[in-house]
Amino acid sequence: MELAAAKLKFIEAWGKLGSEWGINRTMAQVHALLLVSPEALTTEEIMEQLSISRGNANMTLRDLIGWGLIEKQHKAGERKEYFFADKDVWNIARQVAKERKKRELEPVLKILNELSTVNGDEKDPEFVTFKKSIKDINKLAGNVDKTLETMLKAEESWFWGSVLKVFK
Amino acid sequence: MELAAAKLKFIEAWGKLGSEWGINRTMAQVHALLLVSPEALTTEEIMEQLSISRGNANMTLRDLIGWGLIEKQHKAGERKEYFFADKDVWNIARQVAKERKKRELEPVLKILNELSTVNGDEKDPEFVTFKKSIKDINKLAGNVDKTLETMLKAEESWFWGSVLKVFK
DNA sequence: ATAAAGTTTCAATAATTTTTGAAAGTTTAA
DNA sequence: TTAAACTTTCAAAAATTATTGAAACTTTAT
Repeated sequence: MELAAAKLKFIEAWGKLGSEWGINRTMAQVHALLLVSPEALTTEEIMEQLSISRGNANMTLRDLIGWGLIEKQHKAGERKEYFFADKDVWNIARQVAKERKKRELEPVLKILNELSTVNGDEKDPEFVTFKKSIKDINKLAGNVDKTLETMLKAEESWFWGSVLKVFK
Repeated sequence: MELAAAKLKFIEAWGKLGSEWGINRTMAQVHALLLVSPEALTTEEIMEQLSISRGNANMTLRDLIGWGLIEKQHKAGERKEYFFADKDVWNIARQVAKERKKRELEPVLKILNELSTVNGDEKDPEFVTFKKSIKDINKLAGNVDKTLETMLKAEESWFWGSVLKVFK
């Protein structure tokens, strides 16, 4: 396979994966493009390579910066802004984990904790079932949270070394 | 908080979480409803409690069965079909992991492996960067895949015991 | 065979999400 | 201060995704 075709295929696959996981397809594609670009790119170049509008490119780039996945770069003597992606895949994974934990897991944990305080009749099967399910989900979510917490602090080699060693 | 209010809040929160993770909101809500219901419910009851149409209920229930999260139940002497959810949260987590691995991770791994075979000029930074990124992502995805594989086979207590012990 | 009870399908509609593009805003250099 | 270069905003349009509802279909009992 040729490089140009491979790049397109990667961008498409990354975009699809993103959309399946609740990440805007264009955002995933812009990230993919920057991931495989040795040099920082301008908004113009991104617009052109992905055939997207200026507005879309601008918003998407802002979002990616908000996720901590890309950064602006200013080249000496140039007006234009350049964008480049952190190429360290472990940093990327941690950054995504960190943001989704904060934006999605934590709010749900908060609600689950509130829901744990519900009171009712211990003889009512509706009540008993509700409480049990909430308790179990809460416990699982807590374990996921703790694991992510560890992942955020860990070095890649240490993390996978430990996890995979346990599982051999 | 009262049970009725708590149930609504749980269904809403579960629906939101689902939609953030690429799962149809209604599907997550129906699942939530069945999770906290001690008895199996009919399509009618689900339609009514969630204010959704018959068609939507039917499709959603079919999807949930496809995901292995709920089952049909037939009560003796009754024509109606009843639906109930597996209440074991670890089974649920494994089932979701299993399906998403199959539907999303595996296709991406296949593409990444194809993309690893790309050939080009080792002096071309475009080529070198592409190859490196693909290789790194491939490795990470492989580790995720192996960990999920282990999770699918594991008992809950063993899995979290091992993972959290490593991280203490 | 018929009809009642229940289930499934799917084209049309609605809701949501994403994208556009042009206008407004900002920065820099002369 | 002006104007060119560039960036940002956001209302409107487009695209996508989810939902409805009525007709078709299936099953069961009589």
